[in-house]
Amino acid sequence: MNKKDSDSPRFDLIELFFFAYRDFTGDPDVLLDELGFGRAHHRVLHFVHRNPGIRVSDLLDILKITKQSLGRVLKQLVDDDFICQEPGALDRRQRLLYTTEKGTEFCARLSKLQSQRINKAISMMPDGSDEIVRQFLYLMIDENERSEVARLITKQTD
Amino acid sequence: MNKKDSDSPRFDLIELFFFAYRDFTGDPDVLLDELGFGRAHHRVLHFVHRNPGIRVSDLLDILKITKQSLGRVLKQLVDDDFICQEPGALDRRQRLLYTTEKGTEFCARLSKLQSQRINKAISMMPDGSDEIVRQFLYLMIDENERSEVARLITKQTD
DNA sequence: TGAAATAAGTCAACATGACTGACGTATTTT
DNA sequence: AAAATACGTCAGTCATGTTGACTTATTTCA
Repeated sequence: MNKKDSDSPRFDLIELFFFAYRDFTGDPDVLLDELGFGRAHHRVLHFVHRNPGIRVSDLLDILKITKQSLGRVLKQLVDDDFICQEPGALDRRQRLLYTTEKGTEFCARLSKLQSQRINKAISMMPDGSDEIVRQFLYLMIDENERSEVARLITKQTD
Repeated sequence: MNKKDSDSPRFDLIELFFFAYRDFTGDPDVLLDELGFGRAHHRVLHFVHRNPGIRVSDLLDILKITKQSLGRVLKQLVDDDFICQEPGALDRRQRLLYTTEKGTEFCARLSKLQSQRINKAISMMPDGSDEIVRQFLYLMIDENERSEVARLITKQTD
């Protein structure tokens, strides 16, 4: 009965989300550029780092891109020694992916930048804000993918 | 002195931000696709709609793209009658941009989708959450751009 | 065991949306 | 009258995504 609650335009949040995400991804861009990498490389590196030994097909599921698309950036990351591949112990068709020491280190530099931005923002906000923010971002995800994402983000943080 | 506060990795928020933004932009993509438009068209249409009579150069400042890049999508939007251009009354070199009725209507459909996702999320959260979320997103923006963004988002919502 | 399915890689062609650099035209400013 | 400005456009490049077809190695299954 109340149209306003579910339909009222939220231009403020729509635009804030746009600008916030742009600057959030802008930090790593600078470092990536120096190595001739782009955001695609960042995403691959990140999720391999966070899921050591991940299978190629599972990585494709997370990134929702085609294997041809992944192939290009993955090849560069392997050639440049940021990621290494190992045949699966149980199923030797698989090429399990790991970050190399170089890859792990670079990955840490990238996520440090992003974490700094996040922590800086949170530190300026009332106590408990990070939980609210986490909840909001979680609820912005498609309902049918939430559990999968929840599973993904619940990992050791090294 | 406390390294943890400012540097500790926030993989959870980094990943939640990534997935949330993807699904947030995914809603409009479906509608845009039907018209042969992409996200670039969406951004142009959105900011023209929100800033009627905006100059081309100001739009470039907001989007932070080149005029050649804008040129292509803007031409399509004008050709397809979603945006119209009018010479500036004071400075006739300017081509002030406005959404047409068709453009305004389409724009409304797009922002309705995004607003619904936002309002749905907020409605599941404690009172006052939207203010926390707004604050967080605002603080995620580069410090030196915040005032400009603040100016932008403080507009009549029709 | 032999056929089918699976995991991964590769080649080719294409689309979108960014970019740089150069140049043109109308209009305003100095 | 010359310089600066607002905008548009041509041409070429790059990054990252897409389809579709095909290969190779390995595992599964009838």
